[in-house]
Amino acid sequence: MQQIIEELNPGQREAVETTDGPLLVLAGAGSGKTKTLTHRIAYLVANGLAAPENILAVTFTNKAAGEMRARLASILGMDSAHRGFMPYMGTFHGVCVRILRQDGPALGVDSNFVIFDDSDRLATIRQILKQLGVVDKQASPRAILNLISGAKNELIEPQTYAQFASTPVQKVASQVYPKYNRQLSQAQALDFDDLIGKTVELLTNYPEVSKKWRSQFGYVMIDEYQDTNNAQYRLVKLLVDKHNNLAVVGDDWQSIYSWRGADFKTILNFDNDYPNAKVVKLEQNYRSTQEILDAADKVIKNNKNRSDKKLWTDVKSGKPVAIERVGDDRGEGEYIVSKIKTDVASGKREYGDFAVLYRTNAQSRSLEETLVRYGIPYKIVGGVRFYDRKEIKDLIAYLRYIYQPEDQSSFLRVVNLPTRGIGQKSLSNFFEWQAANNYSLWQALQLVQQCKSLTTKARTSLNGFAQLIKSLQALAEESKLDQLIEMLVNRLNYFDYLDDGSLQSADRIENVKELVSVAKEYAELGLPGFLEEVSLVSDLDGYEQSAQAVTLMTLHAAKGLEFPVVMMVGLEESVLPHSRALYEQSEMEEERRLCYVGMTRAKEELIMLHAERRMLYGGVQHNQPSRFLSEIDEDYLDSAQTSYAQVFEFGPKDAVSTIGLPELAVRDQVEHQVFGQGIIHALDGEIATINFFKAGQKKLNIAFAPVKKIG
DNA sequence: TCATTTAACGTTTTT
DNA sequence: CGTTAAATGA
Repeated sequence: MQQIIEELNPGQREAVETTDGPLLVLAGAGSGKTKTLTHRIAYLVANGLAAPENILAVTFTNKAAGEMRARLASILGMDSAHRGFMPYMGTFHGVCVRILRQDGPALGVDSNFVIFDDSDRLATIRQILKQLGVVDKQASPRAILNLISGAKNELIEPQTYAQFASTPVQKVASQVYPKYNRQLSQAQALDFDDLIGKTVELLTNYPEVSKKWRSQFGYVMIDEYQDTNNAQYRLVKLLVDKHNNLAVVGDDWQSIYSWRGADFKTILNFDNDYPNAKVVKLEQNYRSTQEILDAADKVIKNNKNRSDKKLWTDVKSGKPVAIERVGDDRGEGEYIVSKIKTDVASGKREYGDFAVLYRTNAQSRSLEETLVRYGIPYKIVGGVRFYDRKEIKDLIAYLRYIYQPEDQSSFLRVVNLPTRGIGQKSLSNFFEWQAANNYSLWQALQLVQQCKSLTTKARTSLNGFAQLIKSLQALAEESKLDQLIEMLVNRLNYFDYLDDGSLQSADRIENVKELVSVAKEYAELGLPGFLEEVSLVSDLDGYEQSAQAVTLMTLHAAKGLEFPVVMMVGLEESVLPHSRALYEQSEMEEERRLCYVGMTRAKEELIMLHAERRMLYGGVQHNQPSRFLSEIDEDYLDSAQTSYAQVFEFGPKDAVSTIGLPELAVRDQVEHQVFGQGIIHALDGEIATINFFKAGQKKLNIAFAPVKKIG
């Protein structure tokens, strides 16, 4: 037990020894955040202050939870596979699933609910938009989804949302929102946001249920608290009400998910929120050299909205941070290749020591090409997840439908796959008949023989499909998960369906085989457990650093990781910071935090690259070097570089004054002689992208176009 | 009903 | 430029 405390620095130790009451740990990058949290749990358990099962530790990824579990097991000398002796460690969503499976029925949530992912949600929204006859280009399903998701993150109900929907898109979203919820509940489905929202609802309205969970989780810890959104914040409040044994750990400087509803002010307000909270700052950094820390510090200090911290380190000083200018995006790749080749050849480094970080996934392509050309092994984190591949999603949809035959989204996905001759026409006839008779989807399907409005062929096909599902349901009851999937694949002749002779089809077949072997591993979870795992797992969860390959990923994905050498590419205005953030103070500050996160991933060497030109969207762009570079090095201003500071300066109204052009800014309302009124969506020099209320989106040259600002 | 062509679009995406 | 979703034709 003594060891648990001994290895800690004074701040970490204080955090660990503060066991009761609210505790805020403001933990800078690389300050041993996870270590502190794990040791705190170990301390609670080893001192007999809490039984493991009375501790709840919430992380943001399954991977983080897994790491914590492993570390805790090693401190306590236990087997990490033995989950029974472990505190509950998982994500917010994982905890909520557990609570809802048990107590959801009180709210009318079927305990066999399925979880809708983004593509299910989009499909649902598309369907509703079609029903509503919305053709407006403004109302893209993605935009609607973001609005609905935003509302759910704020725990705003459809009725309330409708009241303050003001823009045209919001109006559409307010029409979609209630219908969307109805569709989900018909399908016995919850989306990611519902998992949190329904749990909040449950704990708010059912005192006996919340009492039960509160006494279950007598000690609660939340990691990455800066990334909690409003719904999650409410959930935490409900879980710790009365005992207030809550420890939160986070760093507002690393808050990079505000676009998902996260609000780092929650962490800054913690001590107001929970009176008598103890606040501990962890400022000693164990990761990076002083040079890297200093550079990162210079960048982040330009943010106005932030807490005050000063990171320091004992690590001996190293190389200065390098800022490199290259010709174009290809040049970035070539610089990286030569750096890696040199260091690896000299025996100084191995491939796994390097990470290449970028702002957008699209940037990975040209880097990959260059790495392939020079034979540098690499792996990419992110992009298309295993479970997002079509062939896998299709099979998962089958499994889901077997599990929950009211899930219309899965039904639509698989009913004609492989082709059974059930097309749009037959389906809409079927649905009409279903609605007319007030049958649920699964009832209707079983009674489909009675449906007169279908052709004989369609009727037989649908009935065949129903029989197939029925027999697989029986199989699911009595057999192992992997046997079920194998049987499914057989019954569908799935390999034949996938094998179209193309090169990719071999990959697809491989993927399906991979799924079967994954299913073997999860066999003891059963079908429901497996489906849960699949919908709550992320690409990052499978990521392991290996010595044999360079890692490529987005800055977002890099959070929480560290590498001896970090190379950040695309340090240019409108790449990092991203063009969409140039005109908004708060978004700019988030870009800066993103830059900060990237920089603080580096242990020994940090190289920041920018290109004079780059190919983007099929055209060549000339971007100024990122403002973040000049924040690191004031002297880092050359030739054309003096101008951007003026052009992008934040004026009183974030106005962009470009000489000789009308004064316009993103989000300004404008009027056009022909197209009528609209809002500026984006500005790129003289080219403005304007969303007109009636005429839709247009790209206009504001130097010539008859547009003027209104309002 | 499916395969091919055309048009639109373009940030990040822990769950 | 490359991808993906809608639209069209066989």
